[in-house]
Amino acid sequence: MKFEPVTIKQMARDLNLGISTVSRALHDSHEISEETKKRVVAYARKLNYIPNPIALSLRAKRNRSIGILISQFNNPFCSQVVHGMESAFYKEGYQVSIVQTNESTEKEAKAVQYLSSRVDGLLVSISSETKNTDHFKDLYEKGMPIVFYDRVCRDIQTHMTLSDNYRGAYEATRHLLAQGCTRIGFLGGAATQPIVQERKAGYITALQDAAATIDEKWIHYLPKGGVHYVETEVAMDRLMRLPKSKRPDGLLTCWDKVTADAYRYLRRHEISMPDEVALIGFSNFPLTDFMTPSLSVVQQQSEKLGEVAAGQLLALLQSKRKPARFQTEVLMPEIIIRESSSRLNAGRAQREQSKRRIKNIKRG
Amino acid sequence: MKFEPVTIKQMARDLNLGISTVSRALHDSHEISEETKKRVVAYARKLNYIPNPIALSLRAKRNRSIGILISQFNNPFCSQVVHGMESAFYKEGYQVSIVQTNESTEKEAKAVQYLSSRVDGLLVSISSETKNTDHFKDLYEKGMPIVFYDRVCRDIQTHMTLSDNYRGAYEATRHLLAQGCTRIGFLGGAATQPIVQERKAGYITALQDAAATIDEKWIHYLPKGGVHYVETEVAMDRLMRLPKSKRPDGLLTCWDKVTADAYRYLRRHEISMPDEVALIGFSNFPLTDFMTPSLSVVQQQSEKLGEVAAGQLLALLQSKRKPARFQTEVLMPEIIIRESSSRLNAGRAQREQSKRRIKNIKRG
DNA sequence: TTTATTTACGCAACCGTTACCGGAAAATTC
DNA sequence: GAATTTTCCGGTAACGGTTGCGTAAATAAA
Repeated sequence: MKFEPVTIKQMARDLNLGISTVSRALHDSHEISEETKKRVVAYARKLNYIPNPIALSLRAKRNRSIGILISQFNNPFCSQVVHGMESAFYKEGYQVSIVQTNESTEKEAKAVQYLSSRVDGLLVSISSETKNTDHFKDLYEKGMPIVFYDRVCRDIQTHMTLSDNYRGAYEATRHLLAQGCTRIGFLGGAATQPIVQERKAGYITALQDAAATIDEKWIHYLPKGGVHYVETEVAMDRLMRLPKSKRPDGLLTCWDKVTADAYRYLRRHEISMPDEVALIGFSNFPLTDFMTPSLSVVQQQSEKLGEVAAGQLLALLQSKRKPARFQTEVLMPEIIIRESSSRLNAGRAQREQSKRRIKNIKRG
Repeated sequence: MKFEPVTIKQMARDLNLGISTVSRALHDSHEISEETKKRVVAYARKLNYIPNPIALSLRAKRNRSIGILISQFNNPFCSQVVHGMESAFYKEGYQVSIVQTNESTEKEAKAVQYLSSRVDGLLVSISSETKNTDHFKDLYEKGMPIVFYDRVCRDIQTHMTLSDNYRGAYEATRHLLAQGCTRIGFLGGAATQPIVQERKAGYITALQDAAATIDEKWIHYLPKGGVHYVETEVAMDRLMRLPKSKRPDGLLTCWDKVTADAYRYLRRHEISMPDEVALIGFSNFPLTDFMTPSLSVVQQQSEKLGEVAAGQLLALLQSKRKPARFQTEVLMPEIIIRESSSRLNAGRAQREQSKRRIKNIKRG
């Protein structure tokens, strides 16, 4: 089966007209008589002619579409971000083409190659596996507008938008300390990810500031970023099998899936939250407020993040040349405290969501 | 900022060679001397040459990529389906380009136009708003391979893959009846959607088979498909404000978001599940097992559905002409009974997930 | 040495579209 | 009626890449 679209050439033959005449007629050029225009437009409408976007792109070197590189759809954070980007671009008449990288560098490189020349710009969150970013560098040096979001690439001088991972983790850790936790564990994604490093830094600094114990045994990375439950399970086993006096009584998890899986682990093993372990984690999952215990989360401003990044890319698309200065937008995540980490106030059941919103920061 | 890629023409000039020579050298043609090949390949590698996929497509009329039309990402069912499709196509070396329609016919039409000529085939779940499907018909008649999934289009003779909505709803309703519910309500999406009609049919038949009461007051559609909480809220208000003796004591909801929002409504209004209202709904949300009460769901085989639909499209892509017979694959959803609908067994808390898996059916 | 064959490369057409240029016919001016 | 302008339309070259064909030089066969 093969798609055989109507072409201008075909219509020109049918109507006994020149190719350029048909083209101009469709563009309502003043050089074409009203009568011919009507004839052409009517015929095109009848045949449901759609101009071939491929040919248009080739000629105009402009695609009016942008590409989004996303790690995985079935991550609510990602889908929310994309939603924000989508609506921003739709307003401007751009089409959006989304490609999953599934945390694989190979897929990422292929996706970049696929999208190059098909889109006018790229919104990228680099995959957790990626170490070498040459595929982005090359493209960027040849003039492809690229904006990084969430998982940014520091090697490349361009706009970027990300969450304040450091402060999110810092505040979450402070919260756990305030609840009386003395042994606070940390579950990150892949150790190589800058995003995880930032969160860890926030966690460490909060502990240092409070002169609390820091123990490497409480800190675990997940080699594959925690895509599968088993990764989190292994890490949790190692934490929970420590002797009772050395076992964490608080836990900060650093990715949607890991947070959910840590929660799942604790429930499965009937380790009570928040009494045995107070849990708070980065998560944009919906419905966390209806779980029992309801889940405390560090929730990123996902849609906003998407919108801001989209704005940055639009700016790049419109600017004649590479700007001299680039912006890094930093959004503060919301810390939503719920039952899973509330040890102090007896009224745990009262489901009050104390949201803390801290002013966003903008670095130059 | 504008992307200026390396072209074959450019390289030919630089190397003092003909364009076709460079092209053939890159394709390792036997017509080119080893020495020249080496020179060309080395230079291309140095400049990081990527063949322009647009030009390739235009010439070959083949894109090695397929398009997926999806309603919304932030619907776990959708993202799971796409995941299934993605992996199937990746194996075959196809790139996948995903476009959201956000339940808007206008966006849908634009997306179709955007993707036509850019992709070799289309996987489509039509938007809930769409009534006129001419944009698909035209394309299909011109030879574009299209496979429908989930929300199918009966006007067009092609392969399709969907869940057995009828039986899913039938079994779920039977379950509610078995729990002793006598007044069972139904919350659908948009009334126009065939998918909703099928689910309603299953619901009605189950009630008829059990000689249970059917009351139009218990049946509500959501004009915009329940995208926003308020839609579900209004419908739930109308159900719950009925006099106690006429108020539903069981409820079947028919879309992920609606299920979640109905659950949210009941929790907010402190209407106990399953005692006052036994709730079961179509949903592929994760973590529903950890909510309190845990949520009974009709869960579609989303990834499988994606894989099957992908297989059908691949078959179309490979077949020379439009096949004489088309397949409709029907997947049976899993009915997962949890606390929110378990009135009988006292051990509600025991979180036993009685999964019922019924053999899939294949219609010719 | 002449002819046939192979090697190694360039030219040009094509994919669908637009834009520049050129030109015939019609309309207008003198 | 001739000159000029206007109206209306067609040919052609690009965009970047592939491919059939032609061809000069080098080599092999006669």
